[in-house]
Amino acid sequence: MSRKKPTIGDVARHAGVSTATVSNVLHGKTDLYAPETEDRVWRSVRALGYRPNQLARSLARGLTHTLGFVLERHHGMRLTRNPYAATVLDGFIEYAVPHHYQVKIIALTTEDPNEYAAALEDGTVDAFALLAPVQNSPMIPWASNATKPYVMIGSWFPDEPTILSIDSDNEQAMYDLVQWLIGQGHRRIGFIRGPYNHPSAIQRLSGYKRALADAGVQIREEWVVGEAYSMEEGQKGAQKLLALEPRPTAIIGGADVSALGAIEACWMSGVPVPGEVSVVGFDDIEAAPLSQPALTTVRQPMYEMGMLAAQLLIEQLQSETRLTGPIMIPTELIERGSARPWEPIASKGAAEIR
Amino acid sequence: MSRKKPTIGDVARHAGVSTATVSNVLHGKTDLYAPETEDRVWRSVRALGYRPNQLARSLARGLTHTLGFVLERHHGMRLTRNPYAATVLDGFIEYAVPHHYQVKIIALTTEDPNEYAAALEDGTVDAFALLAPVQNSPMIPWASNATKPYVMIGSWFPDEPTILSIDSDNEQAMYDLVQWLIGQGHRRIGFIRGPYNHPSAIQRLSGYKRALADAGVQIREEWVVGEAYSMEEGQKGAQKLLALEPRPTAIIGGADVSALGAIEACWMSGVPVPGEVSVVGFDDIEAAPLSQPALTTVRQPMYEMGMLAAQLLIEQLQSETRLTGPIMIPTELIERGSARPWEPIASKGAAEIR
DNA sequence: TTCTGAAACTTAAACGCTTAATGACCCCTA
DNA sequence: TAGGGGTCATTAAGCGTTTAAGTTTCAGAA
Repeated sequence: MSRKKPTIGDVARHAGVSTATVSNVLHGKTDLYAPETEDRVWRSVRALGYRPNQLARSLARGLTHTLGFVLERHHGMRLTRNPYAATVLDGFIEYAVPHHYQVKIIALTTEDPNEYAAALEDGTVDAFALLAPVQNSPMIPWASNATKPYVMIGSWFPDEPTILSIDSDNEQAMYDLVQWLIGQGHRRIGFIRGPYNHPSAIQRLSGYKRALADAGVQIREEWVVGEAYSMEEGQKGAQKLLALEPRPTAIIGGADVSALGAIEACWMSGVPVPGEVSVVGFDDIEAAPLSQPALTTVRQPMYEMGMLAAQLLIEQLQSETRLTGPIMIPTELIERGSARPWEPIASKGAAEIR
Repeated sequence: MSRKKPTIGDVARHAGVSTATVSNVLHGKTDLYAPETEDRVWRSVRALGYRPNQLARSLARGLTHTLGFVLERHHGMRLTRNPYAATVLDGFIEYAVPHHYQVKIIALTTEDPNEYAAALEDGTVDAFALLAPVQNSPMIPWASNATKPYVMIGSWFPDEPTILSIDSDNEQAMYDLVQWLIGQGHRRIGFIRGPYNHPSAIQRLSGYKRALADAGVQIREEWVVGEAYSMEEGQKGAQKLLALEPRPTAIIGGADVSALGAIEACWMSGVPVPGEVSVVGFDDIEAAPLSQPALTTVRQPMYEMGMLAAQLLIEQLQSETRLTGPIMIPTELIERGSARPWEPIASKGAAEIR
């Protein structure tokens, strides 16, 4: 039943050759053995049901053919609650697997730099994708003097210009979104922000403020609420915004999950979306088109960003080069049903009749 | 920059002891070294920035401290489209990581038994979780004479009674759900089934039929539609059902994703849910309470099932025993807004006034 | 007839760690 | 004074591969 697995040595003995020859046959180095030897070896391999041990291979070669996908504690440890992470991961796997790289998920449970080092430096992966680290993450210094290829996804640090990162231009994208809302007649625009120490949250907030300033809208402090990207924060944030007087005519979710939570809160408060308040998000997750009403949002191609991340890692490994610097991915406004032009009070009745 | 990583030998030299002693200190075998030796070793470890190489450790010990989570091709390779898989995986990771086991996702891209063997027998994991294999999966024979611990989640094969599996009693749960609908006055009940070769789909369909038969309802062939668990199948299936004359008063999604697709289709066809048709699902995924209306469904504790799977694997590894047989997890009907009692035509107007 | 070189293998040293076996030393006891 | 036990270390044989370097054989060229 649980008899030992055959090793390359067993195959060699069975075929009457050396282990080196077996290894060569296994790797198809055709100029190192005679065709009839090859036959014998393959027959022995099949006869014994031999399967190479990846561990031993990796150790001997110093390469594991595995890519690490690193999640930090603040990502919440649940893929089902973090569509951003899940989508990027999907794309990452999509690219890596057909290119013969396996994917190892490294879920860090503490902020302890020691745990980071232990998990990242244990020799089990050839390269890393670092998912959206926060500003003070131990990953930043680690990345700066990493010996293996890595790529950061979804976070971009202007003061760390050498770090290879894939991100969208959060500041500008949010600026454009707000400008679009303003173009639709909105002036009182609430904003459900993300984590205080997350670059994307900071950058999006900054774009929001800049757009309002440029439009000559005096920003009110109470318009900015929330402190995380999540449904719950979206709900809570929207509740606060709906209670304001005068109430914002539009609510921006710093991420789609926040916006979805906001829509939920509007339903619960009996405030029609987009009738009385427009809601927009950022990301375009799978659930975005499925909400009622479907969410208008800024699309980041997360799946493709995941694929690109895997591609860049594999290219770096194969070419033995190192890439640096930020790669900015264009975003796109996706208009669906959750936002509509704001009509001044006077004509509001008319607007509803149409 | 890319200077080589220090090995245990470097530490030994630096501390003036043998590698065996370093290894012993690293593992806290306190009766094998003097306290002051321990100090020296730790100081050297820190001085050199030494990190053990897991590969070498695993090879030497024959244990990797890694659990494999095996997804087959039919799972669709995208976690974001398969909430069932994602939720189970979340639970699996939740249990494994704090218990010092890493999780490796093994995504099989073909049905080729060779790929299976290569991926499963490469020595990189100590045990496996097999996610919901289909009936003719190469995993079944493989599991039967596996040498490592494994557990199957979400599929249960009555004719393979020794396979350790975690599942709910799909047949009975669906029977109960249908009976409940019947108790609510429904008689014409549509069913969006899952894959033809998936045990859960077959079992749920069988429960559906048995309940209708027991209630003396003559089942009509056109009531059973669909051939996969997915939003698209749910939409397409519901469209067919809505076109029937007389139209079903209730639609069962073989899985929540199907039910969600069905609700979507009803919206698109202008058929109010639950006003004119009740829709119910199976699973209780995260999105279930968020749809409009919130989905009434049969809850399977998928997250907990994932945790249990990890737990059973780790227990088997630690006790060096092997568990067998099916473990049935109780289900629970979660009543939300998407289903309501069916009122015969006569009183229908009245029902709508309330 | 000797030399050269290609073809086909084998040898053996890595890769970085674990662990059973062994040994040296010292103290205690009979 | 020999022997027995504890301590605290070291030695060396694995774990299952890869691969550079070396060996043997033989054909063909000089």
